[in-house]
Amino acid sequence: MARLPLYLRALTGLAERGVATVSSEELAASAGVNSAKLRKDLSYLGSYGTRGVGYEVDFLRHQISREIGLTQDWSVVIVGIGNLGHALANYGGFASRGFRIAALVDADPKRAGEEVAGLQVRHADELEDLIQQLRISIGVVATPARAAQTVCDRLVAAGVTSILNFAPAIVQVRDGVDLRKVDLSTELQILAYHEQRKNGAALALTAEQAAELAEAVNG
Amino acid sequence: MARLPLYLRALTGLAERGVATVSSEELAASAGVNSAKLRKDLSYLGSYGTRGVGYEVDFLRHQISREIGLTQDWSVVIVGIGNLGHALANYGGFASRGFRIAALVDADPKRAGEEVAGLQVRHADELEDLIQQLRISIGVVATPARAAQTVCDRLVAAGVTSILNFAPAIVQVRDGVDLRKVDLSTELQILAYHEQRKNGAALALTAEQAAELAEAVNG
DNA sequence: GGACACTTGTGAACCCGTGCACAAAGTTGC
DNA sequence: GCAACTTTGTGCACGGGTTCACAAGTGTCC
Repeated sequence: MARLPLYLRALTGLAERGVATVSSEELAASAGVNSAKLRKDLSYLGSYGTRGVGYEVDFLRHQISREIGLTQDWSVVIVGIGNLGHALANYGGFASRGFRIAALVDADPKRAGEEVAGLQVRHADELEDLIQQLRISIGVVATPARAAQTVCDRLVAAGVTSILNFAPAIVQVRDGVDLRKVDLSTELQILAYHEQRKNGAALALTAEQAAELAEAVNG
Repeated sequence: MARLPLYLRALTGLAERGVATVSSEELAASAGVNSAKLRKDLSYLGSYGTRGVGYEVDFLRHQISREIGLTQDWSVVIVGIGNLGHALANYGGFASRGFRIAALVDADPKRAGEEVAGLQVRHADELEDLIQQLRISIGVVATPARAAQTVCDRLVAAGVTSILNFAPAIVQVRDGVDLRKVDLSTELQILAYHEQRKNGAALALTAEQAAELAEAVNG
């Protein structure tokens, strides 16, 4: 269930504030969902609540962690150490949630050897070896679009069974491999779509107008 | 509709390969969706196809662009110029799709004045002024979680009506403001969840094992 | 010009996630 | 121990999105 991480984050916040038990109503509010939905989600894991009282924060945290697989460490390889790969490698949120950035790989030989986030960047040729030696099961693709399919194929062939794809490309993987996609431009385009509907493009600019304003403000 | 950018990307790929017309079946395949779904989506825009033939690639591209609002430029402010903000500012995919990074803002006075992606980083105090002067309607939040709500409130108060939030926090905005969220850790956690189900945690490691392997390979 | 092959556009069934509402269960106070 | 209150867990209905299947329209070939 895709909302479990959300609940976990809300619970962690409550735990830090010293809250011992929480009702579905309260927890739902801090996670931004409907309370009935939350109860239905939690009941799917088992009956971990107490009627008349609510849920014990620490206990529920542990149950969700176990369900998600957070009680184990997962090794991750990041392929493509451009701007985005860089940011991902340095992103602190991964390590604290059981994800270990085990390897960084780039196709550019000039990048190989460079140190990023305390790890040496390896050349793409070593990809398969690294996956096997480090027992990596999750791959993050931050390459240009044209390389994405090839990279995914190689990851899958080497044994990776979960891929998070940031490249703006449609990639196909065989059954049994999980593929999730995050497309930054698409997210903005969806916003722009709604924006246009809202105020009849009152805030949209021509390229010339935008450039002019930028000139005036930034000099 | 959230799939229009997807179709647009597929169409652009076809256009580059010199394809003039395409059937719903083919286009659906390259976008990774069902052909009936695609036809229904496109029929929502109007009857732009020809029975017995298919859709004219260039014409359809233009129609979708117009629908999404890509024929206009949108000014964007990025708040929080850490690793992620840096990567977003340098990400080439925005400019080519009608999004103009108009301003970069950070709360750290030491960052102000620094040049990132050809733009001077401004201090957070200037946020409201920049939004008005540059007529910014879209905000990207790449701050730490604890600052996210405050930043969003200020963006909305200054007139921003669409927000893309990368901070791992639940933020509330008033009605009429569009808010989309991208949570990198959550994406990985969902993958880990499925991963755990698949192979009974065969590939999961304890933190010790992972550290040991890392030592052997990188050390 | 007519038969045939192809493709769109859409009505209708279906599926799944969501939210309401309530019974079951537990707690508190007396 | 009993009544009143609180909260969970879930049956059920609703609605939006997805898919099937097919009629209607278009081009092609002879």
